[in-house]
Amino acid sequence: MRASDKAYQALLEDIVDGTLAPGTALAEVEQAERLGVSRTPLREALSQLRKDGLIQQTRGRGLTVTDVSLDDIVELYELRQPLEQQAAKLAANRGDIQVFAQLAEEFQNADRLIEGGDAGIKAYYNLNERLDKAIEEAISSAYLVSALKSLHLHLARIRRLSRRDPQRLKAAAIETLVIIEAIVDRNPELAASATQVHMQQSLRNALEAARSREVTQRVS
Amino acid sequence: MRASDKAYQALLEDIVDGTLAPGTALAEVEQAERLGVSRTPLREALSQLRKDGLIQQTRGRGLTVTDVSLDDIVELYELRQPLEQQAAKLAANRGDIQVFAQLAEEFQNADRLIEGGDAGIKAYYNLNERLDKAIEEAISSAYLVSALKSLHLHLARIRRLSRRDPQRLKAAAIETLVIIEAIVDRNPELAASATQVHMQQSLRNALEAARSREVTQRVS
DNA sequence: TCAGCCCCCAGTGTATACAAAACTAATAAC
DNA sequence: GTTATTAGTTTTGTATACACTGGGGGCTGA
Repeated sequence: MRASDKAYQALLEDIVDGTLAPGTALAEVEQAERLGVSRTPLREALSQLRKDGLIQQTRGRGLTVTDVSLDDIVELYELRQPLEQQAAKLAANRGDIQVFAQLAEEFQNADRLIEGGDAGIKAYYNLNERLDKAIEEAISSAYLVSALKSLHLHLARIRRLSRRDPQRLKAAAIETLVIIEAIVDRNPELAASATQVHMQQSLRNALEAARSREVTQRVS
Repeated sequence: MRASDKAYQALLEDIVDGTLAPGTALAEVEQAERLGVSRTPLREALSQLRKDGLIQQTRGRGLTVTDVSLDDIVELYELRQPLEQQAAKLAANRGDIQVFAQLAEEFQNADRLIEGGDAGIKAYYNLNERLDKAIEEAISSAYLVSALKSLHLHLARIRRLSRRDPQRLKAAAIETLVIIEAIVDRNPELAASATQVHMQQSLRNALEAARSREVTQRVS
């Protein structure tokens, strides 16, 4: 593995999981030393992350990890909504029915996973990832897939802010199941509508979680 | 201006306008010398272009300019369609009516521009760019704007392949005018529908142009 | 003649040294 | 007291040298 890729992956993880909090300044020498690479590959990683929109040049402080405000969440969903909708439509048109039928079955048992403690939650997230992957494969449009990947990067960051509310997760699982079943039924319109519903609920939840988190932070 | 930015811009232009044709291998030393920068900033530029999807790592030949096949055009429109639709919707919700009313007026006179030779065509393209800019400003969502920008990069490449058919340009101007008027009327649904129509026609035209071009190339 | 292997070299990947720019802070002038 | 200017220091940006890898071509042996 190239040093620049290694640096990129490491920084990406640190930013997504919050180790490098929003606003953190990233000095080149400091990060290079921390990650055990020289400045050259590190700079390449940084420039990638800038393209991803995860870091930005802030006047006076060099590169800093971008912030995630409530407005950002809304704005992100203004991109997410049309992208996922299109993805669902295309998957309904072209997806491998076998694959999605299998996923549907697993989502029917999502409740059990969600109630299964940390390991279960992890398994549930894993299931979601497999769904994303299946959709990406079904789409076949490299451009759309690439846009989705970039989107999911930012979503992962937001998700970390949301508290894990089992009630919400169960509801989300049901919403997702409707989408998958629409795909299995080769019903693009239904898949699109179900996606819109899911997006709406997901946004509402993300905002609530972020708001309550803001309050928590203010109090503590 | 930084050398890496300069290299990026130069390569970007060369790729979009076809100077660097699809499939061209980009050797680092060669390009660095051509552009008058050292390998370090050049590599940064290359890694950006790779993120943009304009160049790719092809096994055995290093980095090459990505190809634009008929399938690619279809796939690109599978991303373009939802993005532009969303953009139009948001612009209809939030856009500065003054700005779009002004643009509408100018688009009403598009015929004159299109018939006005190369200078007129250029002015018409310029007008389109101003529309794109106005929409981007109206949107305010950084994520969507960024996705649109990336999209327009690839579109510019395709547009180069299309022959400039005045008939098609006039039709496109009318389609666009409908979208703008919907924005002025604060009618998101109409803006979305008009955009879908425009996308459909635009895709059809792009495919036809690319197909006839393919034939031309085979014959010559 | 053809297959397989090895060597060489072109080209990429990384480290480091050097140049330039920008921020900080201190001092001086108004 | 405030502001502007400048020197110093830190940090970024660029060039270059070195290391490493992968591929092509040629040579040898069957």
